Amino acid sequence: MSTVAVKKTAARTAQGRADKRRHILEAAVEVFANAGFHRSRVSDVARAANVADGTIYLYFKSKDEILLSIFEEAMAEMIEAVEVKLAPLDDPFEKLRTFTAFHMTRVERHRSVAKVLQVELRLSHTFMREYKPTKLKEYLDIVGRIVEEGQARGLMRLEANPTIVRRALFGALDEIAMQWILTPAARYGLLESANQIADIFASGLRSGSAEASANP
Amino acid sequence: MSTVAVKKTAARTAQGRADKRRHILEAAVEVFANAGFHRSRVSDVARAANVADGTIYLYFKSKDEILLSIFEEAMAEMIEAVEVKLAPLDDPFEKLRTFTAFHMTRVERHRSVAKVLQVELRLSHTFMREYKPTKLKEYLDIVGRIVEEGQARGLMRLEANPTIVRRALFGALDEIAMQWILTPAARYGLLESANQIADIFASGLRSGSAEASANP
Amino acid sequence: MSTVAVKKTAARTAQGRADKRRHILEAAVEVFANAGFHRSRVSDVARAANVADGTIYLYFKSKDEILLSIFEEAMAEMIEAVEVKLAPLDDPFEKLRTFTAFHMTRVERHRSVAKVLQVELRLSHTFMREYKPTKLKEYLDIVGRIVEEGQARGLMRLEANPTIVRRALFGALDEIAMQWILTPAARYGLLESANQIADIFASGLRSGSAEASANP
Amino acid sequence: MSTVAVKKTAARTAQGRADKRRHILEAAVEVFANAGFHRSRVSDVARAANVADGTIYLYFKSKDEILLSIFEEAMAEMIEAVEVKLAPLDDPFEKLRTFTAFHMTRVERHRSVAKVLQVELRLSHTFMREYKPTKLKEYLDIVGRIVEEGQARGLMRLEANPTIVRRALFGALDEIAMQWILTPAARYGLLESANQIADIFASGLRSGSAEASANP
DNA sequence: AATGAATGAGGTTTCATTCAT
DNA sequence: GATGAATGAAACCTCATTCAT
Repeated sequence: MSTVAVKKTAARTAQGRADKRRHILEAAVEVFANAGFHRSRVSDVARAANVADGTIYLYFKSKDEILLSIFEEAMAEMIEAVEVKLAPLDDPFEKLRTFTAFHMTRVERHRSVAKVLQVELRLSHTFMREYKPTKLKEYLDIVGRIVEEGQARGLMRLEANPTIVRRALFGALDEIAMQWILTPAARYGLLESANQIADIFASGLRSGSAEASANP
Repeated sequence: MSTVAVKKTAARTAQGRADKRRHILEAAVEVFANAGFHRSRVSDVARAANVADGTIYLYFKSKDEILLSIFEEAMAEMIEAVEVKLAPLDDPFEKLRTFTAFHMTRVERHRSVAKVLQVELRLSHTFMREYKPTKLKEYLDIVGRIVEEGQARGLMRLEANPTIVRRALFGALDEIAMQWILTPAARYGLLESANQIADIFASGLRSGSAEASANP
Repeated sequence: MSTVAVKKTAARTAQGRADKRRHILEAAVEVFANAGFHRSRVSDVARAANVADGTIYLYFKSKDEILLSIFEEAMAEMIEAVEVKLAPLDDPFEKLRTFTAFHMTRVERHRSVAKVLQVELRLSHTFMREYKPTKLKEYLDIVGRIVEEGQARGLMRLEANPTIVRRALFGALDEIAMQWILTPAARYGLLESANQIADIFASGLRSGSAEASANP
Repeated sequence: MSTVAVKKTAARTAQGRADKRRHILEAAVEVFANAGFHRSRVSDVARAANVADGTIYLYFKSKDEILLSIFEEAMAEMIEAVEVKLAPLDDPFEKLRTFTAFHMTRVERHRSVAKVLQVELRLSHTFMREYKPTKLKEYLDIVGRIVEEGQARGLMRLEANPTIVRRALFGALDEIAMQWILTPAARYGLLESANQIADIFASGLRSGSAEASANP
């Protein structure tokens, strides 16, 4: 039984279908990360995945949907993975630090995926305009819940708005990650940045911090 | 000599040329903010500016250059304006708060410009890939210098890397601004967000904060 | 042996094969009549016939051949049926009237088939350009022979060219049938049209009519 | 002043624009008549008209619109031309004969246009399904009015329905014209066919014809 | 300087057909 | 015989940019 023969019929089973889908997705990540989503043609993805152009459309409705799937599936994995890391922890500050470290390590280890998520995704009109990023909100919610828990336990300032904090923290991580991705020669490690950001947000959220009173 | 005649020949003077350029730029901001950069055609900008398509190219090398010019000139204005606001201040923490408030107020007051800068600019490949955003770095440098000054005066923790901090602060502001721009019904004022972010970063940077020791 | 098993192997007999072929053809008529030949996909026909896409190609060489088969077989049936109706008749004029009435009644009763024949067939390039419509000629020949017989018996004007007359009659019927098919709310019955056309052609062909002398 | 220079700016005047439009239309007629509408690419038309692909779209919204324009404009011309020919005539039968002769002569003289109108037009989905052929109805109306006039003057049988007659006559002419166009070696002249059809319809419509009484 | 008609490159997606099982 | 996953060719239209006037 040749490898080709296996490939040909693999998709007849549900598992085979899922495998091929993932295979195409992985090829797409590399192609998009290299050339950019807009500059990549569907035929480039097809060639990289060793399938015909039309085959792509048996697994994805459109070129945009490939990008969206990359996003959805990467986010789902991240959500699951970070929850596992956070589960054994108790201290909200430690959770915050673990979250930022996780995020940046992830970016560092999966540079191609991160590149697509951070840079290319934003170039897609569909994503920016029509798509509701449920998965992203879910990811941000993790931070929001950490803050809420910290406040409930009297460890974090009640003046901090969890909705704002989670966006701000994500924005800070995201901006630095994007810089690191776009700059071929990154000058500092992402983990250091993660820790600096965790420090700032931890201090900023800790009860007893005097800044709040400075508000007009 | 009629008004029309004057208008027709206005560009013969350097001032006239600059005026027309600005006129086109202002039209472009509205067009891009409305329909998005990609969806806007050069002829749309031309119509909005009441000039012929070809005339655009007497003032800008390409469609991308229009976008870049909007960015450059908006940033230049912002840099000048925020420097004026910061000049009379002494306390670095107050400067930080003034900077965040300035940034968000600016976004709120110039929604079209902000929309183009935050949303549309990212959709331009040229910008993300080839362009070196000197003006953005200059703007960020203002934050960097505030931090360096705070450190030099012993008010801010020396462990904080100004390069990271300025990026992180900008990322936090940017993410929240983008959310506000994209969400038709924003639930909270931008100024409140600005102050929350300022609080967090101020506490996080203040000397004596214990977080740094938590680093592994 | 289960029913399914019988069905599965039915095609092993010549009759079984013919039945399945007809089954696919009938499904195709409905699909094409509904959506149009061009808009119908082979997979639509397959689904309607409850067979796999590939199975279609065990019975037909191409999508075009399905259309052609519908035409050929519908025409064959019509030829046979009209011959039966004409056989007992003697008067050529009565035959003419019977023919037109038969044609229009057929269109009315088999609207889907007629729709495919009249509208969709014309949309097929293959048909218009490469295909020689033998069956159509055979059908028209029936009219031609009626005229020739009428002329031989001295009942119809010799000046009338049977080749032209048969085409003209068919064109008249066809145009009105197409109108009826395309217009959802037809205002007059097809039988009335059939009779009017029969009247005109009968008078026009009857010996003693003065028009021929008017020719320059 | 070179020819090219003239060409370049010709379209700036309304007349120049109309000329270029007609130029493209004439090129399209030849291309479509040769290869068929579906088989012709827009770039084929562009090459034949000596313009760039995009230029086509300055004058026509779509490929379909080119076909529709050919139809509309050819019909408009025909309507005008046949009205001129009919105007001096009084006898409705003579008008009928003149109409059929005109139609067929037109087909014979403008074979390419006729080919597009008769064969290719029907292959266009847009035309068959969405487009309302106002101009065709107008052309048919000419025949309808001749019959009505004949009936009003007591020359033609009142039993004949002008709506049916005009369709039937057009169908007869159309079918024979199509045959002539599709058959490379036509065996008989179109004018003879025109006269035969005119004879049949004239006799069929003339008052005193006995056929009507044969209706059930 | 201003105009605006003309240019022409570029890529997604569909679907008839094949063929290994 | 039946299946259905895989194939891959094929073309319309848009719009940034140019350049003759």
